[in-house]
Amino acid sequence: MGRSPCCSKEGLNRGAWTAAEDKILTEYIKVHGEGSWRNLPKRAGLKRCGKSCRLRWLNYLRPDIKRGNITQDEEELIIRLHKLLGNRWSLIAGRLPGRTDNEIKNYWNTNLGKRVRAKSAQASIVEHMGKKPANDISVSVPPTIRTKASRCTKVIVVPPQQGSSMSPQPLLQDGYITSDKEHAAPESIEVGAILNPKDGSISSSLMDFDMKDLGLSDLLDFNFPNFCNIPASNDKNDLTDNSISSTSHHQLMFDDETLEEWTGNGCIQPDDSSETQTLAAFLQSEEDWFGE
DNA sequence: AACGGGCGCAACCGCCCAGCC
DNA sequence: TGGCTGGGCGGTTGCGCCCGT
Repeated sequence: MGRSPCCSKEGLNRGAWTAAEDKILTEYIKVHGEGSWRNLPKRAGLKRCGKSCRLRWLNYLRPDIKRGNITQDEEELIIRLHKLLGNRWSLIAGRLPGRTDNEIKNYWNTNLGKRVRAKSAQASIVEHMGKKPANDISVSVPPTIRTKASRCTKVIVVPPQQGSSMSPQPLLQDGYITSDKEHAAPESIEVGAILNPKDGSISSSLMDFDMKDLGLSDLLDFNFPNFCNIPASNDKNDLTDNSISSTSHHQLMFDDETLEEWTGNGCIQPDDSSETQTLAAFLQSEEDWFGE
């Protein structure tokens, strides 16, 4: 049996919102704030379902909504995050200030999805013929990470070893997905090297972070290749400047190798029972490590 | 100018989960 | 502990606009 409807639909307006309804809703929320959606229509004098009011506010009326064309940077970020997260539109939207999950979902369904599928089909044909196009986002798509379950309490960035030719590798570490449990220390993060946001220099001192204060969004913001002095081969614009800029698009994303490493080396287990819940939590954080 | 198909986007639907009692 | 409620989420629908014929 179905559950009871969120509200009686009798006598309620449906369909497109009028300017007058928008005004009433906006004014009401300005005064009383968000929440109590079920009672809001009655109190505000709207003939709308509470859920409808909530949706209208979140997707359209909120003052911080950014409307207009999705930029190239945003598009690239959406593609990469979708690669990582799948259809977790709210999480993806959380990384795009001013964008709503609905907008991103629509944009994906009408633009990116088609394009990626088309490229995918093209790539599979080319691959079938023994060639593989370079720098194609649709090629070697790693398994989607489902953002549930597993904890991720630590991130360790191993500092470059003196005299070592090895590139330093960022490691996600926690009780479930670490490959080096000996270093595990709950609720903390050890960073063996600290990046100076101003000059890009790296210090080797150890530092603990409280993971409550550090989100994966920060990790997403953290340019590992830059940090690790890994040359960015894919993006000609990338890493010509060591500074960490809040407006620079490359700081918003991992490079493909990092993504694949995370998804391919067991650090992050796609479709595992112990999924990356923390990843989801991380992505919701808007705190910025570098205090942008 | 009229018509029809395609597209984009706002809105709706139904399920799920967390919190509260 | 279980039921109820509020709120969030992803999928789907439907309407209006645009463009080609």
